[in-house]
Amino acid sequence: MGLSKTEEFTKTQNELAALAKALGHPARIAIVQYLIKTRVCVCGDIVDELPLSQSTVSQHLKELKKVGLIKGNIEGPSVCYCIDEKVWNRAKKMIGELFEAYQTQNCC
Amino acid sequence: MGLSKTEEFTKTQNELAALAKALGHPARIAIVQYLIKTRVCVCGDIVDELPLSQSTVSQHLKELKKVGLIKGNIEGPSVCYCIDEKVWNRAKKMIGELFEAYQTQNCC
DNA sequence: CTACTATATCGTAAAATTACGATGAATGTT
DNA sequence: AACATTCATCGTAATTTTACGATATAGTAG
Repeated sequence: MGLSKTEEFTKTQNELAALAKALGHPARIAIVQYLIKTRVCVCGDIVDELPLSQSTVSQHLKELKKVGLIKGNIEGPSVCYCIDEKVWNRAKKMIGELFEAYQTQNCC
Repeated sequence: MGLSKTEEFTKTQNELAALAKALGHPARIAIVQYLIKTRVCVCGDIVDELPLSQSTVSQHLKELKKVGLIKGNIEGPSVCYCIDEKVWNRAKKMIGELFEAYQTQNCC
């Protein structure tokens, strides 16, 4: 079916999954790494940096914007993208908590 | 195409993306949360816990096993799943570093 | 050995993802 | 006004994902 039954899971589970999913592609990892590294963040620079076409990069940017991890401000003819601090920190906290929750347990 | 051009990205980018992708579904978040919470970890219990069919749960377990986040040990007729500490900690470190790398920057 | 239980795998269908070129919209330049 | 630049969106194709029922496999019990 290809459709996840999101209604059946908790809000937290869905939010965590959405954030992880947004980062679940090497191009999108590359984009956030690039945005973190460079202070400047014009869309065209990202396109130059990635081995993908302009339209594909635009699509990946849209995915990241959808979950709020990045935001874009129009600056004349171009668009300045950057990490959205609030959402980034929220994701950091949520994902961090998920990983912290695990304590070594000698299971099977 | 639906095929990511993994060859074009760094090993780290691909590994991070694969880990994030594995966690990019609410059912798989629910599975790891459940494995963390309960000391016991029989597959059937996970199926009972989730609003999905046995075969679908098995598929999700396979995805998590593929990236190594969990491992399954055969115990008689059933299978005991649990977090793989090594991979879990590696993922925690890698994802943690990605999030730590960002420092507040007054961009656009 | 037969029957039962637990899990994986197969087959399949619907939907989503990834990717690209082409087109469109908005802004800036000449 | 005409044109170039920047980016988003549309149309489209291949592939992957999600999901389920049915079937296969392996172990346990009787």
